[in-house]
Amino acid sequence: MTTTEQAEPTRREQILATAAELFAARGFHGVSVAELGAACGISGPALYKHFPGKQAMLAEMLVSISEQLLAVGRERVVTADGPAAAVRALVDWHVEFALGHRPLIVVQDRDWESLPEQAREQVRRLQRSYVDLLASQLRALRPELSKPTAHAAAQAAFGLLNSTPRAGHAIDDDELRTLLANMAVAALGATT
Amino acid sequence: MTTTEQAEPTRREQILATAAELFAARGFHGVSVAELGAACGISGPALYKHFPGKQAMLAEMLVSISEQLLAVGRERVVTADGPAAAVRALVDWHVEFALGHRPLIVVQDRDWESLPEQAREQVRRLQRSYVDLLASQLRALRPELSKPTAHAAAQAAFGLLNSTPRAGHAIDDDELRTLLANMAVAALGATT
DNA sequence: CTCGGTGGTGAACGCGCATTAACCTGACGC
DNA sequence: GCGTCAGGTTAATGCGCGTTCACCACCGAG
Repeated sequence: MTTTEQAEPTRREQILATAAELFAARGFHGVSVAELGAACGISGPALYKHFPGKQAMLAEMLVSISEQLLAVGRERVVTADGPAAAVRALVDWHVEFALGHRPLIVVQDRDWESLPEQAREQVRRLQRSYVDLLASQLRALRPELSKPTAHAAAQAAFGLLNSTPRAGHAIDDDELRTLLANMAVAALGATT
Repeated sequence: MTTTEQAEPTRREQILATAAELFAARGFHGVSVAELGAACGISGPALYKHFPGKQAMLAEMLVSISEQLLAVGRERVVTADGPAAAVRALVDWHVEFALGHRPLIVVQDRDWESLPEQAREQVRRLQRSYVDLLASQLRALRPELSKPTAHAAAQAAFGLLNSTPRAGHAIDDDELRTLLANMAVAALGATT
């Protein structure tokens, strides 16, 4: 909440967006700096005027989405009316985000190992907190669950939610959205 | 079913096993041929006495597990007593395999894009058939489901099942097995 | 004993690619 | 009009890595 800049997509953002799509399609190592530049209308080393390096782009996009996921997730939890509603809200938020940012989702769980050490740790922490957010609501709902079990269940639910951006979509987005959300909450309900 | 060789792990297999673990840990591009050799006790180019190249190793392991997954899956379906039992059997089989071969699972859905074109197609076909296996049983169970919907649901279920090999296991394997299986069938049951 | 093949070795090669260097251009404050 | 600075360009650099080469040692068959 510092300067609150408005929605003219700056050059950096445009680069990050096309990078996300390329990385999602062919993998971080599968796309060269030259290709990425070309896809942005400029070519090759010009990217270094905007980013210190290729890894830095990956880092910036992954850190930022992890932060966003966690921040909004937290907000939805405090806004929610009880643990059951919170679980539902988290699932809805995640599926909304995942369908709206498919490339980022696939990059996030395919290429996070290509991050520079420092950023990798940061993303790991954020992701872990995010999963714990769901796990703790789950445990509030079913106190008999052990912490590791709840964590595993939450992780599995996100696995379900994240699986679909990868697929070619022969199915309507709205239908897919509700399908995934329903499946996820049902799965979470089956954690006896 | 030709010569039916017995269980002395041949050198090729040992290499493939350690390769699977390394690939799973650091990604296909993240492990060099030299490292892989070193991990096998031999070093570097010696691998070329067993495989025509690095990609060939990946290809061999991915094709073989895809085939195994599909073959056993088919068998379990025909053996099963009705669609509901078939769904359950498929889920059980997959979770059993996934927990028994975690590295292969993570490699399979992280690194399949690094396959040589031909093998990539083959794996894609096998995987698609495998998903369709579950999808069709699901449709037999709930005829109101459209084909794309059933397919998406099946894929989501596998996403759930495949998500956990990635996790550090602070939870017992048996408990995890039943947890995942229950979550998966519950999710598949929520496909209204 | 010798000979061929299997599985190993370390050195060399070549390429792709991220990164850097050197240089250019146009917009703008002064 | 003129430095300067942001944003490009192409050419060079250097390195990591997959792959190939030339050579070696053991070993079982003849």
